[in-house]
Amino acid sequence: MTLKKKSSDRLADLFSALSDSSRLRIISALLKGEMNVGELAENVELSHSAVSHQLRGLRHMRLVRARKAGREVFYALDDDHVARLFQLGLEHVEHG
Amino acid sequence: MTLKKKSSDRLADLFSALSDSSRLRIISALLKGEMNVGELAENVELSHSAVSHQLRGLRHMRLVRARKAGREVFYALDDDHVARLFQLGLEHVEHG
DNA sequence: TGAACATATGAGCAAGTATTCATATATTGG
DNA sequence: CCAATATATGAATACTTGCTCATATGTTCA
Repeated sequence: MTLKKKSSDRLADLFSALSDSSRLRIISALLKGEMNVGELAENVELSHSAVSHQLRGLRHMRLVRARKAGREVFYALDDDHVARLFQLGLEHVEHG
Repeated sequence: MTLKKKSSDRLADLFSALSDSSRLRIISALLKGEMNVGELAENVELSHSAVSHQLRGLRHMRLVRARKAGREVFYALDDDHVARLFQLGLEHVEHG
């Protein structure tokens, strides 16, 4: 068998996490460093609620991590792979 | 602005193409070289029709290319980036 | 303490997607 | 030319997903 079912499922989940314009813009914003939910919402021009929902998914996939500071929560990319996937994908679409 | 809307949309399309287990298994099969539709269907354990539908999308995204030989059509990965994204993603899920 | 603020969450809906089934198109050998 | 074979496609359907709206939880400071 070519690729184990379980691996292909997990891989699909990973790429699914990157398969939405809003989430990519969130990730893009986080490439520069951590940012709280409100700032992210402004940055990607989305409601706080929508951003929070998306962050939940990204957190669950361990693509971002959260750091709580008072009543704010700062998010950051959790993993080097994310940034590399993002970059590689961007190369493909930009001069592909 | 963090990432241009158009870029994030195109990037999302790219990752969407990789966001499905069946398509990933097709791509995985093609890593070894070209293969016709029937062989692919066997390999990924999917109906010929389903494979054909998926190939259509992958073709449209220029992730695979088709070569017609008689009544068969052989598919191959169209781009080095695809294989690299696949590999990088796999590293992430396998020992992440 | 309580009002204001930051974030999270659940329900519900509109839009998108992967598959199946039926059928169409194209190619080959007899 | 006809039957068999390989692939493609359209419609229908079940499932998923991203957003909004309303509300909940948690935190600070006056």
